Amino acid sequence: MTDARNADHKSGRVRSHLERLIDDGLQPHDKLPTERQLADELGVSRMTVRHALNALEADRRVYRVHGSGTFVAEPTIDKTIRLTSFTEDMIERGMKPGTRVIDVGTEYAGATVGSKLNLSPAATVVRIRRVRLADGAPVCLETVHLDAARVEGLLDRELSGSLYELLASHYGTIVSKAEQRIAATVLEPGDAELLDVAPFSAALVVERRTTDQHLRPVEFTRSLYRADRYSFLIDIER
Amino acid sequence: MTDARNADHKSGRVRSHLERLIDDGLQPHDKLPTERQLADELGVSRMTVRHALNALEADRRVYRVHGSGTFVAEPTIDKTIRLTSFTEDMIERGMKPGTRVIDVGTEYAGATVGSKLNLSPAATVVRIRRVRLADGAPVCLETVHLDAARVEGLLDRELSGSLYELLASHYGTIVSKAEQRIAATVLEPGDAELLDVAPFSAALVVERRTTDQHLRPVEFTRSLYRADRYSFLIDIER
DNA sequence: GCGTGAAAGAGGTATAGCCCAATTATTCTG
DNA sequence: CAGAATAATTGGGCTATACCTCTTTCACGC
Repeated sequence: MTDARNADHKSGRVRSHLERLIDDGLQPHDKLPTERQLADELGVSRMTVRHALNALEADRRVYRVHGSGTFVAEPTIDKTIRLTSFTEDMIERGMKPGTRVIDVGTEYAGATVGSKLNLSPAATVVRIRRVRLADGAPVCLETVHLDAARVEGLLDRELSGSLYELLASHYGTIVSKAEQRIAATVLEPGDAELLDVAPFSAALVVERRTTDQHLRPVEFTRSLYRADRYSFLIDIER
Repeated sequence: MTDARNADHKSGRVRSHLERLIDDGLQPHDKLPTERQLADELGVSRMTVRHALNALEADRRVYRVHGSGTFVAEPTIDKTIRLTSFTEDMIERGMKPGTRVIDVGTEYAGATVGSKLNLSPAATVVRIRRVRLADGAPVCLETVHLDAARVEGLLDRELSGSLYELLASHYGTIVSKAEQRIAATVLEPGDAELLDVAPFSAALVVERRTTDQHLRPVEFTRSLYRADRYSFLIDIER
């Protein structure tokens, strides 16, 4: 997977090479070859090596000491929440997931969605609105936005299952990172009706921006979760 | 501060220039000058401009669209969730933290709190209710429960600062892990008044159970965050 | 009018080379 | 031999150029 992600460019291959070096036997705080040496050995320019090292440094795989060298970093500990789809999530909670598709279509990205997906505002996005069910009862109203160019024919497919599985099996897109913003709101009457609760009930607003294995944006989704049936659990360390 | 940090290098000055551009009148999603244009205007090479833009992109001040341009990003308010006290949290967000103590006292743990703190329901717990302020305005109403036996004399101390610092300095308790449950609710009139919002406004409910360095429970806290002034941002990997 | 396709314009990647700054190794000197 | 001066090494920064891919524009032909 790592190799697949890195295969496209020289800097990616340099990165893979360095990752292999680190994984095969190097200990934390061991010194890596110098930038000039790596450039020479791998037949690339030093800037390209630096590009790869910058990426590894950002991921805390290595650290640098000016004038001295580049070293293997200690493995980081964190790893917080897992990235799961609603489907997996519900199964894990012991409930039977379900879906009711409300409406689907294409529209212009606009400024907000465009910026989340790194698309121009004039680009076309697919919009899917679905009510997600647990044991038959509404839990969540989600509005998914996807780059239309990357999911051709998606709207002709069966959309009542896991979108992440669909993206993986038919478009080779593996979701691998996400940022979520969690806030609270009260439900508009229309949304409340879809969720089968009284108007102005409390709800969690979750905005999720997902990126794929190449770190390109995949989806931007805004979900409204019924507060009486859903809450987030987060473990925090250190 | 920003300018001081950037003054040393050309790319820093380019960055400062761009930050000034963004702050002076540019709106989110406005297009920035092209990389080549900036390089020309500022008399630096394009690579230097790209260095500056990479830094701004990493800080989410701008975003890029391949083939189209670089644009002003929407201001992001929140950082990733870490185990921080409210005090640290607010300072990090660039706001001045404050506290208004509502009431304090001791009571029986009861079933709910007792189970969270691994205490018998008949054990005595300290309860502290505080309104937390950011730049003088209410953000959060928190109710803290602590094992009374572990924090003797706490209620005689100054409670308007960071509780975590107090626990560390006077009781040798270092908070090191937490589980949080995040849900939504609408505010009861009494709570709404303390938070200075209309009754039945939306709020985030955060229940946090904190354990110390020996993994013994330290506190159980229920906090109500004003939905209009607070949201959580979470990064998820893999 | 209305696609269509080429050209122009944007960011993305890469090269080779220069000098600077911090560290480390070496040499010189008292 | 110890300490100081110096040289070599290493990462940090920047330039100028080249070519790629993707988007947007716009003139051309139907």
